[in-house]
Amino acid sequence: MKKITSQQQRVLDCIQIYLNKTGFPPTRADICKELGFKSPNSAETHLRALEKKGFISIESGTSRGISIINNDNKLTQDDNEYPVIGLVAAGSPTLAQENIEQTINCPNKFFDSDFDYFLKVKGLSMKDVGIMEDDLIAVKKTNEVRNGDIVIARLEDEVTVKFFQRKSPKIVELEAANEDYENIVVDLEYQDFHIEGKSVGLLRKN
Amino acid sequence: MKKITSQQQRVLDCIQIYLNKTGFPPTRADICKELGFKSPNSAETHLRALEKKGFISIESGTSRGISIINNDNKLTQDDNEYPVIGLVAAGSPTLAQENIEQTINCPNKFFDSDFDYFLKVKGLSMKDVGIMEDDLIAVKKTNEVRNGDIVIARLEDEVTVKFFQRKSPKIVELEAANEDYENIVVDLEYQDFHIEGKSVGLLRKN
DNA sequence: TATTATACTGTACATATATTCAGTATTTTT
DNA sequence: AAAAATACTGAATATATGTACAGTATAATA
Repeated sequence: MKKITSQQQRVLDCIQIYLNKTGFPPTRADICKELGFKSPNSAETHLRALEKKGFISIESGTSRGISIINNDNKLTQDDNEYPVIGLVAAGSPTLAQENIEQTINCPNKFFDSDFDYFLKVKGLSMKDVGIMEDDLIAVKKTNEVRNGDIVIARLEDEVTVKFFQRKSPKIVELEAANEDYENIVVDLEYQDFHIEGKSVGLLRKN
Repeated sequence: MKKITSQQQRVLDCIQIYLNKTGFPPTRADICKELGFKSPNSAETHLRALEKKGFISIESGTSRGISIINNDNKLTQDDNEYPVIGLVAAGSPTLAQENIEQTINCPNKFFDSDFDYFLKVKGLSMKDVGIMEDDLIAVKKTNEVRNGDIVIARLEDEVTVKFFQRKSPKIVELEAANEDYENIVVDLEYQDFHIEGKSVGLLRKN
C-alpha cells in the first residue's frame, strides 16, 4: 500500500463518516460540502489518487460508486471477547471468574498495550484522574509496574485501583487521586500484597 | 415491525446482497435487473412499501439513497473505522473532517448508542465527570439532546463539550463540570449556536 | 531541471437516476 | 362489497451526478 497524503486521508475519512452516517457513499458534491471544496473536481482528483493507490475502488459511470477497500491482512480477526469483572470493594480474594458481569467485543490492539480484561470501578478514589464509578478499566495482567502507574492491587482481601509508588524495597505506597481518600502504606514484609495488573486504558458508556 | 411479503423480502435481500457485493446500494434499475422486473416502478413501489414498514429508509432525491434499518441481527461487519477529530479550542468553525488525527477500529455496537466519531478533548472543563485532557469522547451526531446530556456544541466559532441545559425556549445554558470554569448562557436569538452531537461514551489510552 | 504528483477553482454536459403519471390485474383487508 | 395493498408494465422527465476540459499554483520526484 502506497503512502497517503493528509488531504487524501481526509477524503478517505470523509467517505467513511458519510458511510457510517447514511449507509451509502458520498457524491463528489457531498465530499466538497463536507470538506469545504468549491469544485467537484477537487473531490474527483482525490478520489482518483485514492483509487490509484488502492484505498478505494470507483465504479465508472455509477453514482456513489465508491467503496473502501479493506485490506483484510490488516483487519484480521483482531477482535476478542473481553470479560468485565466487577470490583467488589471488600472480601474479594481474587479477581478470577467470580464476578464476571458481561463480556465486551473489542479489538485486541484497541489500547496502546494489549490487555486481559475490563475492571468495573467502584468508588471515587481515582476521581481526580478521571476514573469514575462504573468506568471500565482495561487491565493488563503484569507484575512489572513503575512508579506512577495506575495499578490494580490486592491488599489482604481487598482489591483497589491506585497509583503505585515504591518507597523502599519493602514499602509500597498506594496513592489515591482524591483528597477524600487516604494513601495506603504497605509493608511487604508483613502484609499480603499482590499486583494484579495495571491500567492501560479506560472505557466509559454513558 | 410489520410483516413482510415474499416479494418485498426478495427486494430487501437484493439490496443487502448488492451492498455486500459492491459496497453501495442499488438503483431502482439495478433491482429490476437482479430480480427480473421490467419497469423501475416495480422496484420503486416495493421500496416504498419497505420504507413504510420500517425495513429501509430512503433519502429523497438522492441516488442510491437506500439504507437498511435494524441491521442488528444480520450478517454485517461489526467493526468500523472511526475517525478521531481534534477539538481545537478556538477558531474552528466546524468539526467536519478538518482535524482528523487518526482513525480507530472499533465495533459498531461498542457503546450503548451508535456513534459517528471520536472527539479528542482539550481542556479540563468537564473534569468533575471524569473527562480529562486527550480523552476520546464517542460522539453521536444529533440535534436531539436532553437536559443533562453531555453535548458537543458550537457557539460562534468555538466548539466545546458541556452539559446541556435548556432554560427557556430561547435560552440554553452550557454547564461545565469544573468550578474553575464558568457556565455559558446562550441566547439563541442573538448567537450562532449549534449542537454538533452528544457524548455516548468515552475512551482513554494510558 | 524537467516532470510528475498534489491541490485546488470553475464551467459544462451527457447520462445516471429518482420519481411521477397512466394503466392492468390480483389479493388482502375493512 | 368497497377499499386498500400488492404486483407489475411502460413512458416521460426533472435533476442528481460523474466526468471531461480549461486553468492556476506549489511540492515532490527523477
